[in-house]
Amino acid sequence: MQAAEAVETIQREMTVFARRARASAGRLHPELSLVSYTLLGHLEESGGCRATDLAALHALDKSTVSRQVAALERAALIERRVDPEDHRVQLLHLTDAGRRILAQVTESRRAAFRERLAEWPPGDLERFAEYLVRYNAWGAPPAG
Amino acid sequence: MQAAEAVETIQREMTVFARRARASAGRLHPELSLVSYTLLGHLEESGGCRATDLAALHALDKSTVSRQVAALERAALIERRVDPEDHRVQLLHLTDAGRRILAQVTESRRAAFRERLAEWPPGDLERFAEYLVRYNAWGAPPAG
DNA sequence: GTTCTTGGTTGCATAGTACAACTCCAGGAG
DNA sequence: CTCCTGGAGTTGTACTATGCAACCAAGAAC
Repeated sequence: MQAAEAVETIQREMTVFARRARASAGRLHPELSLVSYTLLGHLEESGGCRATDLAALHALDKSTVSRQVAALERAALIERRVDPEDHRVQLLHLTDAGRRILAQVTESRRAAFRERLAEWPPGDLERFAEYLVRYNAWGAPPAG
Repeated sequence: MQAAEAVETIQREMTVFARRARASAGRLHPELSLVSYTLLGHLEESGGCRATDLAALHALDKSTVSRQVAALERAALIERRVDPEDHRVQLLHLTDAGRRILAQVTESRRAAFRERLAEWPPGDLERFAEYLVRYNAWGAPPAG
């Protein structure tokens, strides 16, 4: 395979993947859309942050994040705490229920990936992971 | 990197990619959404097919395809020809304009991918392409 | 204090999607 | 032939996700 052809293939396969991901988003875990999942995931990692941070990180409009956050709060998966240092700011935190649901969905997704990748030789898995990281890192804010 | 860790990484990076693709879909090419693009692409490859085939192929409801097709026809990118053998059937074909737009968008996407992958060693490109094909082939209908 | 900036919410519009009910037509049963 | 069945598409309805613009509230700058 030539390098130019490889680029074509990568483009085509990434498109296929994006289309499938879009189509199946929300069907796997009706409780937690892909966006909600990543929002919760970031709250878990960061230990709480502002809605504006989430919007910037995910390239979403703040209104969209506001509504997602409202939905997650209604579902009691997160809670808002007004920042004592700046009363405009709401610091978002996972609730115990949120942590639990996030862990469930993560585990379910993990199982699906494990099954899908079960036949892969370890060396291929490692290289594939490395390539994806490199691919996604392109144009990303450093350490963002 | 251990294999288990590699699976985690693949999962996380695929999620990142899916989220970004979703966010940026339609912003790059306002004229042609990701779904429309793949529909046109399939018409190009297949040389014309039925709306039902497109729906099955992309796991979309036939009503969704019907509206997408209507929009593409309004934009004069495709045309419908009633099948002379079965008057229920509409065979969809690209118009010259459709072929032109599809080629433009493809070229634009190709340029973006080329730029993004410009620094990659050829061997890595080929392996990455191969891995993506293998990944997407999982659970796909044979030769579908 | 007045003005500017920032975090967040809400009103409005749009795209994409699914489900269900419908029409149209082809093909077989009688 | 007529009637039924089934497949291809369309349309009505609803819902979700999203963005933009306008707004409100609270600090910050002057």
